[in-house]
Amino acid sequence: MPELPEVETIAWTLRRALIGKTFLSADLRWPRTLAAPSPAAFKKRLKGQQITSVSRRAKFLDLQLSDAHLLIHLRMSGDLLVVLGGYQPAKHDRLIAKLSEDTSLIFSDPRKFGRIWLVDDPVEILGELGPEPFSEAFTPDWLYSALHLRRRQLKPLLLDQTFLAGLGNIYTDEALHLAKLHPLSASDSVTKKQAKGLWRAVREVLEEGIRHNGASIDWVYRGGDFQNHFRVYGQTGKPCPVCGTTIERITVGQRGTHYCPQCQVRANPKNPVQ
DNA sequence: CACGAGACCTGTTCGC
DNA sequence: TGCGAACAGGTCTCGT
Repeated sequence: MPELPEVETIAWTLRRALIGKTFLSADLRWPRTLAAPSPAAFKKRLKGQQITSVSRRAKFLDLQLSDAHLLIHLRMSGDLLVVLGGYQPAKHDRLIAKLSEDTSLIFSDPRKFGRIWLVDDPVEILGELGPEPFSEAFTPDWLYSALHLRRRQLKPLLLDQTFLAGLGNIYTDEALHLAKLHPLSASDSVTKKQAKGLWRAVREVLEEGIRHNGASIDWVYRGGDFQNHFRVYGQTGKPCPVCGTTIERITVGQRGTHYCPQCQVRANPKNPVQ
């Protein structure tokens, strides 16, 4: 479910609900959810730790504890909820943690792709990530250079978290459309002007997503309404909001990819046409 | 290095 | 109605 705006929204919610609370116990109902350490070590170490801050890096949630970091990646279908008072476990609950003040933190994840780590130093897990789109490190010049350091299709490159942190399938399609760039264009074919446009588009679609509290699709994530503002994602067969041309869907890197064949013209020195 | 395919999983929707 | 195929917001690993 979650890309940067959704995780940011969840971090905001957790921050208000969890800071200051202390872990009392943990019920791990699908052991593979825990990436590290072992379940026994996890339960032992978590107990008694107080949550001091909640932040987001890429699509990871980082709960800083008294003496460790609890990192959570929701992957495709994970969700976190905070419940007050008694709680009856539900079908897709993978971890139920009891906290002080009669609070429970529940990690629910139908597809079981989500992962949780309890580590000393977040860098162990987050070390290889690319820059945050809202950081000062992410500039038009950096993007232009980075695009030209490789020769890859734009969409898979933007999805690569070691290149740039936080974009997923929705926001990548939206950003490429806003920047009028074709998902299959070679990264090193992008001009300085186009790189600046892409830089702006990435920030714009992410800001828009955050402003709408993320996108809610299907049964998984609720709360946001950015799904009502998609320009191309999931809009196959509908008119492009810019030019009216029918939005098409292709597969790129095994991901459904939505774009406007009129606005987003492919630029690739090897195959200049189309 | 870049890319495609397969894995990991369950649930929903599509197409015949 | 039924039933298999296709698809889903992510990432990892392996083979070419």
